[in-house]
Amino acid sequence: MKDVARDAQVSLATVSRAFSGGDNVTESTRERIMVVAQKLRFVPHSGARSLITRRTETIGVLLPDLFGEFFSELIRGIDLATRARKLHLLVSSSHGDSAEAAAAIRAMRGRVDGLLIMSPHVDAEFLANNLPHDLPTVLMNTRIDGEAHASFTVDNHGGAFAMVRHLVGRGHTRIALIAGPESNFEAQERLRGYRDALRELLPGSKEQVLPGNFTEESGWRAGNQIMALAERPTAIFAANDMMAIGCLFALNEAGVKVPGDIALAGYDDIPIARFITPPLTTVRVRIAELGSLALERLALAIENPDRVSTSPQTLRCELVIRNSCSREQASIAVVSPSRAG
Amino acid sequence: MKDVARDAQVSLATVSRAFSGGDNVTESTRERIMVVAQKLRFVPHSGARSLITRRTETIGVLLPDLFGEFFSELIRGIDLATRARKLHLLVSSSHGDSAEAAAAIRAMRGRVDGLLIMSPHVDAEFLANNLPHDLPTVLMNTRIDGEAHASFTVDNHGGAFAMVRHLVGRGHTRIALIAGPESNFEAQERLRGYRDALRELLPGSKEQVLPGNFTEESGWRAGNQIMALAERPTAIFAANDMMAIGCLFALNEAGVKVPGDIALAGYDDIPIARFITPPLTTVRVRIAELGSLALERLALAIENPDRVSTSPQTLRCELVIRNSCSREQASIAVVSPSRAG
DNA sequence: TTCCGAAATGAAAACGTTTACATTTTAAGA
DNA sequence: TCTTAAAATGTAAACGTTTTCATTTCGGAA
Repeated sequence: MKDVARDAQVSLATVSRAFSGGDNVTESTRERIMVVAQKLRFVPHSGARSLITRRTETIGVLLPDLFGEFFSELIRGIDLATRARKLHLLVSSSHGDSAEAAAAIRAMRGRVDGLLIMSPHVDAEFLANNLPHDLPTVLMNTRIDGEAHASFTVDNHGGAFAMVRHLVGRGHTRIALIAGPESNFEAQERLRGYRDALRELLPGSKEQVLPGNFTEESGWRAGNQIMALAERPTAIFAANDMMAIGCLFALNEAGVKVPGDIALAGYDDIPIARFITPPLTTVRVRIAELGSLALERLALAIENPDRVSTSPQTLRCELVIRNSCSREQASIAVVSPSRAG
Repeated sequence: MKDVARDAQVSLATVSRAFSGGDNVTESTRERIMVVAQKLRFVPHSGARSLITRRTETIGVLLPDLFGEFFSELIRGIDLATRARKLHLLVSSSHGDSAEAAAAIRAMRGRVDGLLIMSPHVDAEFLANNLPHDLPTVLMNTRIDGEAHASFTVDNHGGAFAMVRHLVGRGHTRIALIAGPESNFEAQERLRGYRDALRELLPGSKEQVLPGNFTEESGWRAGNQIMALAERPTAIFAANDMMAIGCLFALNEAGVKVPGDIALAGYDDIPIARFITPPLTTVRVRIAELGSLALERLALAIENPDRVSTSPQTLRCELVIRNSCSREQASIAVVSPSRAG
């Protein structure tokens, strides 16, 4: 920068002004400075800048994993909002491990202006102990610890409730659930939605919950368990699409037809859901939108840290009706939000 | 940091040493410092650090997009290698737009130690003009401009060649190709592999190339075009899996059976490929591995900038035989690398 | 021409680390 | 106990910006 200033016959301050804000620099001098800077290949040192401005223009994103369509969509939504605000994105994954999550958070402190965290598998206590209090933070689909931090949540309870209502409307009375990991917040909410719906819409009916862990293989195992049952359900609701697909394999192997012999539904509406046979009835989550909204909120919190709301916000889900539950025409119906909290 | 030093009764230098390298600090003092730091919630300022060390410990990743399994896998591979080296990841997407790519590169300069770029759609000239010469850079699946930069490429030519060889081995003599975007480097290579294989293995046979742009819809259109043909091919090779799926839809609509009436193959082996009916024969690209290897190479280049090799490296593909081409058992065969350059 | 306020520019003090060099402490050998 | 090399610690000078405050330049009114 010194060199640029010398070559352009101005002071350091003027070069700085030409580069950062447009504060009071004559157009002619700015142009002269830019020409010299180009020639000298000058590029401002972001470290020095953030040293004095106390801003990095970067936000940190911590996800449990980077595998699969779900996180890809989420990052896409975040990136979209990020570039609109001319911020940068520092990503990291915790591989489902609390210790790694803590390490990642520590590593990001000091190099980001705010944190965007999705960690459905950690408990509230862990978060309370490891989240920096001095850094604006927005939580996504994460167990809420009071209202210490802003949070965005997908209405998993409402979506699961709506799916069960749909199945009941189709005349099903024995509906089994393939659950997700017990420690996973989203899985818990979907389970709760299933239970509440059953209690409300089919009073006296029996719950049938099979264990699963969101993987295709666990869905396959659950499918086999169901086939071994004395009294089979007439409909299976898998807590995510991958398990539904695994279950479908098991049913196919057992010679059971979907939807003829048994109805099958999933959750997430991942792209594969459209392409399997039969196309999967599922609950759509607007993942990219979740990312964008969360980032937008974080950016706001960074801009004025005083006036920051921490009230949790919820994102609705949509039912996506395809052929795995009935032979009707495919359609999408918006679900009204439930009081998920 | 000053406060920490005062409270722990040591100098700034000692605190610095306790935090950065383990250079000569007694275990007892280090411990004392850490306790105080914890109490005071001290976190080192990365900007100040990078100001003097001239290192950001961050590498920048520029991708054409963040949508879909492909990029998700790539980022996962990169992230894996990154965390192993305790580096950070700054991601950005260029949305297929050269101008945006240039802007993203500019924005990253000064805040990263190296650049990892995938830009199959830009030309060599653009890259030459916009890549910083002072920053270690590794190109992935990007048109190579001489050997100015290190590069990793998937052996698209070899994979396409092998797929055609497989089809010819199955007795097919009329093989059509649904091509990718003309300006896309990977699409060009796959097309070249198809042509070379046809020329070598089926001399005198006629090429049949249909336009496509890697989307499902363009595959569907190509499928319809094929159905309208007077002389239909016996096998269709789509330049990526999404187009193969679109094409499959078109064939289903026309009442043409796969693989009974016509064989179908794709490229990439995205997860959906296993789940469609029939499961898709395709060419597997080890995407995550590509990301890891590229990052590893970049890290090496950053560590010793003098001894940096820029020779392009190629990653082999594997044939994945499923049922969309024949009724045989599914299997995987490793393809020997072709001289793809 | 002179004067005045506004706009443009300059000087210099931060910002929070690392590190070369100097100094002190430590531990081991005589 | 004394000596000495090695290990630990301290001092102070960078690193490259931004920003406050002071100064200069500019354009127009008197």
